[in-house]
Amino acid sequence: MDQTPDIVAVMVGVAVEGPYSYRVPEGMRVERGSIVLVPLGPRPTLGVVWGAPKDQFAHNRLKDISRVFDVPALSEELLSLVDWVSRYTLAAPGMVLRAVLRSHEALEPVRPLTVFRATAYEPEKLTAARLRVLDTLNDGQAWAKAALVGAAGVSASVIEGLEKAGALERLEVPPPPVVMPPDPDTDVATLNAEQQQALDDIRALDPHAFGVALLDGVTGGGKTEVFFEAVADTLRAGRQALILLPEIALTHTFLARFTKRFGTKPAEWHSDMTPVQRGRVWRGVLEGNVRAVVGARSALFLPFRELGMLVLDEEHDGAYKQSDGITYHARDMAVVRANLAKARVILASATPSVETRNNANAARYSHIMLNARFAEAAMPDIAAIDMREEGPAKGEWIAPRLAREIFGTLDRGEQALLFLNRRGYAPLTLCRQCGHQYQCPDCSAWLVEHRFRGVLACHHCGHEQKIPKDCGACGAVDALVAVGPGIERIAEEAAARFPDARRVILSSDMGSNAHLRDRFSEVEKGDYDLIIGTQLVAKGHHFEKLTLVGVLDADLGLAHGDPRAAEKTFQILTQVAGRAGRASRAGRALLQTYHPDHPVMRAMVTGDREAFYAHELAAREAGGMPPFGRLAALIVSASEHDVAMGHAKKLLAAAPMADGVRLFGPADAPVAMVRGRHRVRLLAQSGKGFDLSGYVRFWLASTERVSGNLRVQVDIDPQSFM
DNA sequence: AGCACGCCGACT
DNA sequence: GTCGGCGTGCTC
Repeated sequence: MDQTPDIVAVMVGVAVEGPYSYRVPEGMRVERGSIVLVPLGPRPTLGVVWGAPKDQFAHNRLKDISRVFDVPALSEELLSLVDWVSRYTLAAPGMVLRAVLRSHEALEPVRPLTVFRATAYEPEKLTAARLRVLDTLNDGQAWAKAALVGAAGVSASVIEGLEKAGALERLEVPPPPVVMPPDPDTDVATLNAEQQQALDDIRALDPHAFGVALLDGVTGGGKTEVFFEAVADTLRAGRQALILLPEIALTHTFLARFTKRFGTKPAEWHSDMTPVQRGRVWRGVLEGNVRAVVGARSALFLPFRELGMLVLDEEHDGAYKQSDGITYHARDMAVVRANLAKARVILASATPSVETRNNANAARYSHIMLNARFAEAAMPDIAAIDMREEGPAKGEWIAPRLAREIFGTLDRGEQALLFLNRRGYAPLTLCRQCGHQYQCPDCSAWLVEHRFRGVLACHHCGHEQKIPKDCGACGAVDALVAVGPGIERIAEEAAARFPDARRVILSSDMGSNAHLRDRFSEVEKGDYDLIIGTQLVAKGHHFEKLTLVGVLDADLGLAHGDPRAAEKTFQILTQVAGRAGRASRAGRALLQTYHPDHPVMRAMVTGDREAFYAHELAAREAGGMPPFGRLAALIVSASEHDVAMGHAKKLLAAAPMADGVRLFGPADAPVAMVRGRHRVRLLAQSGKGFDLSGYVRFWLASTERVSGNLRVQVDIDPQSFM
């Protein structure tokens, strides 16, 4: 568009199917990618100029663009990403655009900073306070008022007086950038031979073309050092870098490592930031002042204009899948964005997803292995405890063999970890008299007892009630019993059996992030002997003295009929077992299981992860499951079960015939009711080469619009069947 | 996504 | 008689 046309298409940040047309008022200049404010119905709405208008909306009904923001236009690459994600996930493009326009603050003019500088003029009246101010300003620098007040120890009126007298002058300067530019040469890592080889392999990918590398290596194998060097290359080449982490909450260690390597803090992007911080980072990314971002999955939609490298650490992590609002998998969309931006992607993991492994096997991704543990320690020795043969006594959860190992570990003055991925005290409370089971009123799920907090809680909707004394159904007194273990119950058993050990529970509901951080650093210092933890402990912490890991229920993840159950179980077990023996001490992990012959357990025990991937890939291929086939789920929900089921059946009947598409369901979702809504699922499965998104779009377009409280959600590439 | 418009229950 | 519940439909 060299010549500004008088009518343009504007994608508005609301759930509409396509761009709307607006008039460009006299004298306004816009181009594709310009961020604008337009009137939409009764209110002004953010939008982006998409190009030439494509519909024939009546000219006399067109409205004017109200305002163009004075920021660079969004890149062609980002606009294409919005279209792509919208087409793939079936989210309205305006909704995807909303994920881009996340910061309204970023668009307003940057407020200049007012600073004061000494002039050559010396005032006639020189009080002590005035002298202190002038003395402070002797450094020749300009000072902000607040800083000057603090440094000189005077009140603001002294500064105003000096200004009036002509001894100070006021200047408006641009505020300093949110973060200083990272210096790729600050603390260049000394890589070992294997790491250097890995870096060379990444460097072998054309830096100006799309390419993906799987950086595959055990925890502690030094993946971070390698991808930091790749990020440094990108920065040296004048392009921006984005590092995505699955969870930002507990990553201060990661930020510290970045700071050490690049001499300055990275720009962060996550949900805990204030709107002002967000705005400054967003604007900095768009204007190119911010060169590197460390963020959660939503950082994928930041307005980079020169993106050259995306790193996804722990690429297999389920947290990369977003399912509220638009449903997308950040790993897959990162690969798409890199493709559009002609950038490189590094997927880093010790337990890559089966999808990524398959792409590496097929040489679509370059597969870079880091085998050695950085600090000479070996992977732990892993053994299974067959719970059918040598399970614990009734009412206990720690098997005798595991208990013996714990005693031995404690005797040697080393740390042991008991892992159970289940929060609370007990997953079920029931009445011994009448058999009543405590259920959530709004979800089809048991209420989990949290004895520590004194409540029964639903893990699906947050419903809580006080732990009752008497049965709510039959009124029996003292008849309620806790069934099954949660982490608090394991802690109770540990207290009884290992009374002399210094114990700590690490679970997300044991306190604030800050509180947890303190506990983690105490564990690192060796203040505890026995750590009892959930999922939380599996992630990236270095516990030097930890030599024994006991997994109390290794089968937990295998229970549901979930297509990824084996993969997820393998990943969490590998991660948690990897906590043992990270320094120079040998580690040991014991897995309590009822299925010692399951391929996951066998792979764990023999340490043969290749066998696991081979088995899992073969099973997926045989079943036409991802990555060898595609899946799309339709979740129909309503406040009445029959309404949801009835509509799902109508949908199934209306499904178009297509070669190679198989439909399953409708069936109640495993958690059939959540927050008072009954959920019924339909599943479409197709071959890999088939456009399943297009099929589902065509399917839904051919059915009548849902009304009432019915809802149909589409989940392309569903990760779990919950 | 908002937000207004519109038609059925408990109250100042 | 009204206030307000949220179902429905529209926004260039």
